[in-house]
Amino acid sequence: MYGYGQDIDTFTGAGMSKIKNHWLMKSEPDVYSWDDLVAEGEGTWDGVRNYTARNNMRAMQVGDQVFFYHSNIGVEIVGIAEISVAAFQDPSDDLGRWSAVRLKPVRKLARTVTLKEIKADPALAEMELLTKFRLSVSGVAQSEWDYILKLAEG
DNA sequence: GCCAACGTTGGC
DNA sequence: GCCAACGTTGGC
Repeated sequence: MYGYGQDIDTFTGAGMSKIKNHWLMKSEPDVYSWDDLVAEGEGTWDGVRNYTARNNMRAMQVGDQVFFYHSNIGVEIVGIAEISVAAFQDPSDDLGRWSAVRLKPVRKLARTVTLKEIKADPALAEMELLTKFRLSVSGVAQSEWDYILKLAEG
Protein backbone atom coordinates (compact mmCIF):
# COMPACT_ATOMS: atom_id res chain seq x y z
CA MET A 1 0.00 0.00 0.00
CA TYR A 2 0.98 3.59 -0.59
CA GLY A 3 3.68 2.27 -2.88
CA TYR A 4 6.07 1.45 -0.10
CA GLY A 5 7.73 -1.91 -0.10
CA GLN A 6 6.89 -3.95 2.90
CA ASP A 7 8.05 -7.28 4.14
CA ILE A 8 5.37 -8.89 6.14
CA ASP A 9 6.66 -11.50 8.52
CA THR A 10 3.83 -13.51 9.87
CA PHE A 11 4.50 -15.12 13.17
CA THR A 12 2.69 -18.41 13.16
CA GLY A 13 0.58 -19.00 16.19
CA ALA A 14 0.86 -15.49 17.52
CA GLY A 15 -1.53 -14.23 14.88
CA MET A 16 0.32 -11.01 14.41
CA SER A 17 2.43 -9.55 11.70
CA LYS A 18 5.32 -7.17 11.69
CA ILE A 19 5.60 -4.69 8.87
CA LYS A 20 9.00 -3.37 7.97
CA ASN A 21 9.49 -0.43 5.74
CA HIS A 22 12.46 1.14 4.11
CA TRP A 23 12.93 4.85 3.97
CA LEU A 24 15.03 7.63 2.55
CA MET A 25 15.91 10.71 4.57
CA LYS A 26 17.45 13.81 3.09
CA SER A 27 19.91 16.04 4.79
CA GLU A 28 21.98 18.95 3.59
CA PRO A 29 25.51 17.83 4.41
CA ASP A 30 26.68 21.34 5.28
CA VAL A 31 24.01 21.32 7.98
CA TYR A 32 24.04 17.68 9.08
CA SER A 33 26.06 15.13 7.15
CA TRP A 34 26.54 11.37 7.30
CA ASP A 35 29.84 12.02 9.08
CA ASP A 36 28.01 14.12 11.65
CA LEU A 37 25.64 11.23 12.32
CA VAL A 38 28.58 8.84 12.69
CA ALA A 39 30.36 11.27 15.01
CA GLU A 40 27.25 11.63 17.18
CA GLY A 41 26.51 7.91 17.20
CA GLU A 42 22.79 8.59 17.24
CA GLY A 43 20.90 11.51 15.78
CA THR A 44 17.51 13.10 16.41
CA TRP A 45 15.53 13.82 13.27
CA ASP A 46 13.40 16.80 14.18
CA GLY A 47 12.26 20.05 12.64
CA VAL A 48 10.24 18.35 9.90
CA ARG A 49 7.26 20.59 9.05
CA ASN A 50 5.59 18.68 6.27
CA TYR A 51 2.64 16.43 6.96
CA THR A 52 3.55 13.72 4.47
CA ALA A 53 7.06 13.51 5.86
CA ARG A 54 5.69 13.50 9.38
CA ASN A 55 3.29 10.68 8.59
CA ASN A 56 6.16 8.66 7.16
CA MET A 57 8.10 9.23 10.36
CA ARG A 58 5.14 8.11 12.43
CA ALA A 59 5.01 4.89 10.41
CA MET A 60 8.63 4.09 11.20
CA GLN A 61 9.45 1.28 13.55
CA VAL A 62 12.59 0.61 15.51
CA GLY A 63 14.93 -1.31 13.24
CA ASP A 64 13.63 0.11 9.96
CA GLN A 65 16.46 0.74 7.54
CA VAL A 66 16.97 4.17 6.04
CA PHE A 67 19.01 5.46 3.13
CA PHE A 68 20.83 8.60 4.24
CA TYR A 69 20.82 11.04 1.36
CA HIS A 70 22.81 14.22 0.88
CA SER A 71 20.82 16.98 -0.81
CA ASN A 72 22.28 20.11 -2.42
CA ILE A 73 25.86 18.94 -2.04
CA GLY A 74 26.74 15.53 -3.40
CA VAL A 75 23.10 14.77 -4.21
CA GLU A 76 23.52 11.09 -3.51
CA ILE A 77 22.78 8.25 -1.13
CA VAL A 78 25.76 7.88 1.15
CA GLY A 79 24.89 5.39 3.83
CA ILE A 80 22.43 3.21 5.67
CA ALA A 81 20.98 4.18 9.02
CA GLU A 82 18.49 2.46 11.27
CA ILE A 83 15.61 3.84 13.29
CA SER A 84 16.56 3.58 16.96
CA VAL A 85 13.62 5.43 18.54
CA ALA A 86 10.16 5.52 16.97
CA ALA A 87 8.15 8.71 16.59
CA PHE A 88 7.83 11.00 19.59
CA GLN A 89 6.82 14.61 19.94
CA ASP A 90 9.24 16.92 18.21
CA PRO A 91 11.04 18.78 21.01
CA SER A 92 11.32 21.84 18.74
CA ASP A 93 7.52 22.07 18.42
CA ASP A 94 5.43 23.88 21.03
CA LEU A 95 2.05 22.95 19.59
CA GLY A 96 2.57 19.19 19.62
CA ARG A 97 1.70 18.70 15.97
CA TRP A 98 5.04 17.41 14.79
CA SER A 99 7.07 14.30 15.37
CA ALA A 100 10.70 13.33 15.57
CA VAL A 101 12.56 10.01 15.43
CA ARG A 102 16.06 8.96 16.36
CA LEU A 103 18.40 6.99 14.15
CA LYS A 104 21.82 5.38 14.22
CA PRO A 105 24.33 4.87 11.43
CA VAL A 106 24.63 1.27 10.22
CA ARG A 107 27.28 1.58 7.55
CA LYS A 108 28.49 3.75 4.75
CA LEU A 109 27.74 2.38 1.29
CA ALA A 110 30.74 0.89 -0.52
CA ARG A 111 30.14 3.62 -3.04
CA THR A 112 27.56 6.40 -3.19
CA VAL A 113 24.59 6.20 -5.53
CA THR A 114 23.86 9.54 -7.15
CA LEU A 115 20.52 11.07 -7.99
CA LYS A 116 21.70 11.28 -11.59
CA GLU A 117 22.20 7.54 -11.62
CA ILE A 118 18.81 6.90 -10.04
CA LYS A 119 17.09 9.16 -12.56
CA ALA A 120 18.76 7.37 -15.45
CA ASP A 121 17.70 3.90 -14.31
CA PRO A 122 14.27 2.69 -15.48
CA ALA A 123 14.16 0.23 -12.58
CA LEU A 124 14.05 3.17 -10.18
CA ALA A 125 11.63 5.39 -12.08
CA GLU A 126 8.89 4.92 -9.48
CA MET A 127 10.98 5.95 -6.51
CA GLU A 128 9.35 8.58 -4.33
CA LEU A 129 12.67 10.34 -4.37
CA LEU A 130 11.81 11.16 -7.99
CA THR A 131 8.01 11.30 -7.96
CA LYS A 132 7.85 13.43 -4.78
CA PHE A 133 11.22 15.01 -5.08
CA ARG A 134 10.71 17.75 -2.51
CA LEU A 135 9.71 15.33 0.23
CA SER A 136 12.45 15.06 2.84
CA VAL A 137 11.36 11.70 4.24
CA SER A 138 10.15 9.25 1.62
CA GLY A 139 9.37 5.57 1.32
CA VAL A 140 11.57 3.09 -0.52
CA ALA A 141 10.11 -0.12 -1.95
CA GLN A 142 11.82 -3.38 -1.05
CA SER A 143 12.72 -3.92 -4.70
CA GLU A 144 14.21 -0.43 -4.93
CA TRP A 145 16.13 -0.94 -1.73
CA ASP A 146 17.63 -4.20 -2.97
CA TYR A 147 18.40 -2.75 -6.38
CA ILE A 148 20.25 0.26 -4.98
CA LEU A 149 22.22 -1.89 -2.56
CA LYS A 150 23.28 -4.05 -5.47
CA LEU A 151 24.38 -0.99 -7.42
CA ALA A 152 26.43 0.22 -4.50
CA GLU A 153 27.84 -3.02 -3.23
CA GLY A 154 27.27 -5.58 -5.95
C1' DG B 1 -14.20 25.60 -0.17
C1' DC B 2 -11.78 27.94 -3.92
C1' DC B 3 -7.77 29.85 -5.51
C1' DA B 4 -4.14 33.44 -5.81
C1' DA B 5 -0.14 34.75 -3.45
C1' DC B 6 3.60 33.41 -1.08
C1' DG B 7 7.31 30.56 0.91
C1' DT B 8 10.28 26.58 0.83
C1' DT B 9 12.78 22.73 -1.10
C1' DG B 10 16.20 21.24 -3.77
C1' DG B 11 18.24 20.27 -8.48
C1' DC B 12 20.96 22.44 -11.68
C1' DG C 1 21.58 32.33 -8.16
C1' DC C 2 17.71 30.75 -10.74
C1' DC C 3 13.55 28.56 -11.04
C1' DA C 4 10.15 24.60 -11.11
C1' DA C 5 7.34 22.05 -8.10
C1' DC C 6 4.32 22.17 -4.71
C1' DG C 7 2.76 22.84 0.14
C1' DT C 8 0.64 26.41 3.00
C1' DT C 9 -1.87 30.53 4.04
C1' DG C 10 -5.41 33.74 3.90
C1' DG C 11 -9.04 36.57 1.56
C1' DC C 12 -13.37 36.10 -0.09
